Amino acid sequence: MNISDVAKRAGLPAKTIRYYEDIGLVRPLRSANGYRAFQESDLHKLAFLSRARTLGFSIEDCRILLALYEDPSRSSAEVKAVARAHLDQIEAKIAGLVEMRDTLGELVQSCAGDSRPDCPILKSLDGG
Amino acid sequence: MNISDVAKRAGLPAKTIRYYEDIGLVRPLRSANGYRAFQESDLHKLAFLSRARTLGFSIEDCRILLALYEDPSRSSAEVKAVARAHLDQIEAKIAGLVEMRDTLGELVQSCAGDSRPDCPILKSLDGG
DNA sequence: GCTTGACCTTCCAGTGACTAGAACCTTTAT
DNA sequence: ATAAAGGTTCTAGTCACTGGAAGGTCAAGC
Repeated sequence: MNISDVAKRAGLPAKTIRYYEDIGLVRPLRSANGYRAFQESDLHKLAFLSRARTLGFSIEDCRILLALYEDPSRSSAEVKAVARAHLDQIEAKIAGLVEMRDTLGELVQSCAGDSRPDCPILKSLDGG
Repeated sequence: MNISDVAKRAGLPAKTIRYYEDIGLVRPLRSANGYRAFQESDLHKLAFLSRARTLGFSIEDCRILLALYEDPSRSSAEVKAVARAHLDQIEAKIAGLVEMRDTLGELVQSCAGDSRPDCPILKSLDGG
């Protein structure tokens, strides 16, 4: 398989796949012409990565998850620890964003949005 | 005021304040010795920026908000438009994260987290 | 006057995870 | 023969800082 085939099937841009090779997440073989020659196993890995990234795992987490995936002697506890830590980060991020949304939502609500200059949003940013 | 005083009072690291000068958000005067000499108005601006950044506004949004803030002929509608657009982005981000959290939460829930290798998290990343 | 330490300065490089674009090579179809 | 559609590498840009190096300045204490 050439890169654009794998890209389609894994749901990743070709550029991203090249980048993943750069940082050592996949190591496709090369054809005589220098083109990357992807095996089914490479496709598999890339699809795995695509899903892990969709769940918001960092590249470094992905690296760990891939290693665990390929290690038959792993314990599910190791996997769960990585996932739980990431889940906690997501929760924290949501909490921060919700706070932003609530504050900003109130401000937007209270702003007339007309042609006059008076604005509670600016007033709030001004320190009051 | 020297930079560390403003830093304390505005609640921003000195490095960040220098960066804000670099990108033209503030233009403090200079003393004879080359030190930045901040006026009260600079402090005011920096505190404004600090609050806007806390609400998640991008630097470019901050630039716009600052300009509106300093323009007495602004309309509150202009401010509200910027804020509303940002609010929409926050909502979208929250929605994405909540989806991640729900999916990942279920996976973590369903993983035994023991010494055995079987793991629904990896199974899900593997493609189903 | 000298040293010490706490300031201040500039400049360069790195972060994360790509992404755009340039310059060039290979394959396939007409 | 040529043109389009693929492939390759490389550099640089994104965002908003942050760390660190190398060096200048200032105030206090001896």
